[in-house]
This record gives sequence, C-alpha cells and structure tokens, in this order.
Amino acid sequence: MPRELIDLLWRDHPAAPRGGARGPQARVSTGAVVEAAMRLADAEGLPAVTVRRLGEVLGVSAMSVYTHVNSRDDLLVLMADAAFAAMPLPEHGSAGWRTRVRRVADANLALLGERPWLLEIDDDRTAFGPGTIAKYDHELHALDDLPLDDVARDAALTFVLDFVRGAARAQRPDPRADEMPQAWARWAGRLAEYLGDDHELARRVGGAAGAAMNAPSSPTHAWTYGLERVLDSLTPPAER
Amino acid sequence: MPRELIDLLWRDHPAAPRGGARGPQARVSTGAVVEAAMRLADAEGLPAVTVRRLGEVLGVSAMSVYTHVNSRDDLLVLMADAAFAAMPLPEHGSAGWRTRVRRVADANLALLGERPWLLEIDDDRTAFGPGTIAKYDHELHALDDLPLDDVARDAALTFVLDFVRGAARAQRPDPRADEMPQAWARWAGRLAEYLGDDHELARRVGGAAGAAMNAPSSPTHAWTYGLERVLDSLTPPAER
DNA sequence: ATAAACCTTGTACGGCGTACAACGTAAGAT
DNA sequence: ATCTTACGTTGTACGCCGTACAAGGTTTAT
Repeated sequence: MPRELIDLLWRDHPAAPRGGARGPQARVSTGAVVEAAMRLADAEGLPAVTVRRLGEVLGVSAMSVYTHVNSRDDLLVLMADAAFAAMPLPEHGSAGWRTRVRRVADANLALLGERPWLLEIDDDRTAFGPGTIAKYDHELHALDDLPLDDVARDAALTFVLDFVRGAARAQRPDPRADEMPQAWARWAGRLAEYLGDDHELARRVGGAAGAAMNAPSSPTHAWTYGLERVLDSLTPPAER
Repeated sequence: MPRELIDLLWRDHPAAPRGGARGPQARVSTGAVVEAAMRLADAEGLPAVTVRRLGEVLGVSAMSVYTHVNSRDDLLVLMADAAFAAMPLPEHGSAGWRTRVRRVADANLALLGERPWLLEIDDDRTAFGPGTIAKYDHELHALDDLPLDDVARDAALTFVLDFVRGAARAQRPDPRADEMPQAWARWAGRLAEYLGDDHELARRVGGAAGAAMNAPSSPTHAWTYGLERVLDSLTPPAER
C-alpha cells in the first residue's frame, strides 16, 4: 500500500504527499486514472470499469493501474468523491430554506441521472473525501434557517438525500429494457392466469402506476409531488 | 431456457407447468436451490452465493444448478420474491392508517435488518413474483383510509418504502467495520491537516452525527423520528 | 560509480458465470 | 420387451475478473 486512500482522495491538496522524485516519471497519474474510469462508467456503466480495460484506455498495462490506485474498491471511492467534487455548489443567497432544499434535491437528482453508477457505489470511506465533505457542508447550510440541532440536521439532510436516491433509482433506465417487451409478451398471459381474481387492488394500482410510468410527464409529477411531501415534513411546527 | 422465470416464480401455483415425467427424478428442486441460496446469503452475504458453492451445499455439480434456475440473475429474483413471500402479512384490522403504515414500515425494516442482501438485489422482474405481489397488495391496503387515487397511492407506498430502505442501508453493518478503527487511527491526523479550518459546519455536524451513531439508543431515535415525519407528510390536508 | 527508490510489465493463481457435449435414466410408444 | 424420446447430471473448457509476485528498466541521491 504505497499511498493511503485518504492521501489519494486529497491528492490535489498542497499538504498531500507528493511521490518521491526518484524513478521514472509516471506515465499516468491517479487523477488521470479516476477520470478515465469515470468516462468509462458514464459511457458503459460500472461493470465496464475493469482494471484491464482501464489499462487499455490509458495505454498502460493492467498492473500499472495499481501503482496509482491501490485497488478497484479504492478506485470506486475516488470516482464517487470526484463526482461529488464536480457538482456546482451555488451560494444559497437569501433564498428561504424551502427553495434551498429544493435546489439541493434537484441538483442531486440531476447528478444521479447523469451518473447512475453512483447508486452502485456504497462505501463509507467516501465520506472522507474532499468533494464529499464540501458537498456535505454546502447541503447542511441549506438547512440554516431551520431550528435543528446538529444531530437532527444531519438526519434531515439524510432524509432528503435518501428520498432523492429512491427517485433516482426509480428513474434509472433498466438495463434489461430491450428484452422486457418480448418477455412481457410471453409472460402477460401466464401472469393473468396465475393471478386470477386475487389481489385486485394490487392489479389495479400496479396497472395505473405502470401506465403513469410510461406517460411522458409522469416522473416529473411523482418527483415534485414527493418532494413537496418531504419539504412539508421538514417544516417546523411553528410554521404550520 | 427450459422453464421461464415467471413459471419458476409461481412454481407453487397449481397452474404452474410441472416438469415432464420422463427422465430421472431431479435430485433437487428449484425451491431447494432457492432455500439453500437464502441460507447462504443469510450466513455469509450475497457474494457467497455462487453457483459452484450452491452445488456443493446441495450435493450436486455446479452445472446441475442451472437445470433448476436458468441463471444466477434469475436466482436472485427468486430469492428476493421468496423473502417477501416469507413476510407475515397480518390483517390491518380496525387500526387507523397511521398505525397501519407504521406497522408496514416496521416490518420492512425488520426484513431488511434480517436479510440485508435484499438491498443488493435490484431487478424489476421481482415485481412479477407471487410474494412480491401479495406484499404489494397488503401494503397498499394500509393506505385504504387515505384519500388517494391509484397513482398517488402507489407513490405514497413507494415513498414510505424508500424511506425504510434508506434507514436499513444506514443501519447495515459495514463489512469493513473491523479495519476501520486502524484506518481511522492512521487517517485522523492527516484528515485534520487537510481540513484545517474549512467546512466548520460539516466538521461539527458530522462529528455529532458520528457520535450519535455510536450511541446505543440512537438508531432507534433517528428511525422513529424520521418515520413520524413520513407519516406527517402523508396526512391529508383535511386532518391537519 | 553505486545505491536506493520508483514505475512498468508479464506471468500466474484462484475465482467467477456459463456454453457445450457426452452420458445415464426413466417413462411413453410400439 | 424393445425402442425412442425427454430429461437430469456431469466434466471440461472458455473468457472474464482482481490482483500477488518477481523481474527489469529508469531516474535521482549519495
């Protein structure tokens, strides 16, 4: 383990350990590896991010990647933090907490829409990265005007971000989308037979929800509706 | 593809296609494979569920597993549906919607606490399984007393279940838990150096949240508090 | 000139999911 | 009673994966 993950996360910080001057100059840098990995994930999804493939893209052997990144698991942490670091963190200005939180939620939904592979990275060590911390700080400040102690403030932000995560998961395109029409054609009849008259409510609501899902304007509706519910739930008793 | 996933999901239904009578009697059944896989996942996590390992546990060759299950991806769907099917679905009785929804949330949190590997299975085809459909129907009925149309009812349930999912994710034990103390010992100093005086709010709130996380009573607190917020958000305007 | 530190590389190991073909077995057809 | 057909089981093999290891090359510090 030549350089610790925490130092790789903070590799752009002045106090980060530079590589010793000896030996040949590195052909690629940690940053370059992370960027290439993100391009790959953006284009083909996280499973396409393999060490061999990365080496190929970078014009370097597979094992050389490990000089800059320690392990694939570490790489995923670096990717997630870099994705957060790339988020714009616009000043909250004089907007009230409701608009602030709405903006935070929108920004996170946009991020997860552009980089759905973030939903597949679930490593607590991401919390130590500069991008993640800066984002966390910024988003906590969206709640400045609410009467929350520190623990409740963290809980409230988590609450909002978990909602966003759920919405992003629902909106994410199914990788099996192309096969589903045929599968459905084969399955619809059988499923109807199995279901018979049971679960009438589930059949009706599921059908309605499915139809709404395919309607063009619907995801927006479910999102805005749900988000307003989230905002309502944050409203302090005094304002109700 | 000898038998379709949908038929395997409904394998206990009277109308499900039985295997033809010819040939030797199968040494294991689809149900047995799924049960073994669930035991394995319960004991050692989802990555331990490999085809070779399953064959070993079942006393059968690896390839023989494919006679009963088509593919590993299909197996995961069967496991998830079986887990839902095993949930108790107690009558809602005369309880009001608030208690009903609370019970639904509690039951789901308990399920995801017992079988955290469910969080790692994300396949839309699970929705066609009998266990999943029965659960869906039951949980929709928890919202009977609320003035919601079909689409909104589905959205409301998703809202609740996504909240539960987020809570379960947070409570899930980190598989890296044993290494973290040492890593933290190595990292704490460096991180403090990197952070300096920046992000004061994040440092304070993160510290408080982290401390609360380690306190014994806290997960319960965050859960009940958040759940009440969710319930509040479902309250129709007329009742406010 | 020598030594130390560093990057790069090829090979190899043990895992994974699963395609394929050979073989055995039991029931239906004759 | 024999043959045929459908099915279950198995071993082998392919192409992936992450990565341990050791050898070799390159640069700077001594």
